[in-house]
Amino acid sequence: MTTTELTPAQMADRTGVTIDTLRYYEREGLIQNVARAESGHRRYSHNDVLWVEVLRCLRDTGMTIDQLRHYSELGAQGDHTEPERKRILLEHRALVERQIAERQAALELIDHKLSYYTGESS
Amino acid sequence: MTTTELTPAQMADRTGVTIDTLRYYEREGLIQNVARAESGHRRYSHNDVLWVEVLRCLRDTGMTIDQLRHYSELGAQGDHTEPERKRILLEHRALVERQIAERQAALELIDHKLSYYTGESS
DNA sequence: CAACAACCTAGAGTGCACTCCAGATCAACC
DNA sequence: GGTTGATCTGGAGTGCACTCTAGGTTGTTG
Repeated sequence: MTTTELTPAQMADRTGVTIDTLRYYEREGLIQNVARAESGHRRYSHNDVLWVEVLRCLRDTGMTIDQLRHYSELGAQGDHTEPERKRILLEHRALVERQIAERQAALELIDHKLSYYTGESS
Repeated sequence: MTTTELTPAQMADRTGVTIDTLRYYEREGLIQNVARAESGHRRYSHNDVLWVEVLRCLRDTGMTIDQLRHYSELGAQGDHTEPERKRILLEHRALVERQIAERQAALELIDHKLSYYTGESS
């Protein structure tokens, strides 16, 4: 097998996404056109690795499967969908900024509560 | 009704948490010793408001209901649980820091992808 | 005091994102 | 060539955090 083709197990290893989840993402349209060996077994490319990393980045910051499907389908539809994809990324960017602000406020509240405790923690 | 006692609807209004969720939290042991009117209807105190704000802060940053129940029960058990509560807050604080770092990395990836798009967004 | 809103409890239902299962096929090694 | 491990498909199951329902009680307002 060439270095640029990964089996499902290798792909799971590289991306940290389980085989079941990779199949689920494919079924849901988040990963498209995955290559197959003659046997019918999946063969993931380097681009697939990069794409799954993007998916996980967006997913881990709160983008839903529905939204990821939409974004993925736009990518498959060609260059004319770029403005819409840009819009989606900008909107998600704003969400992530809000999440950071929310978490910074949470840190302040936690620190405030911690300031009431003496230093005798284990 | 005095200013320091809130009906369920008023409590939902103040905290942004629905009445159903307030009841759910109480059932799960996240909110304890909620006062009742003679009718049996709940009456929330100012402390309850503050506590629910803490719950939501922790919940919104990824603490599970199980963990929140544990933390709440410790609070009800008295001062000797302070070290454990401090430990929980410190651990959660570390989680929130990781979430912020993860999201800052996400912003970089998003910005990197955005840099490939021209400025013609709607 | 009638009507309508707010509240009560116990328990069932929902939506999301996975995660697992059964039964079959394919690949690799002794 | 037989066993063992990886992969395949379609579909069922899981866990979490709510969210809603049914059937009844309480409170308020004209």
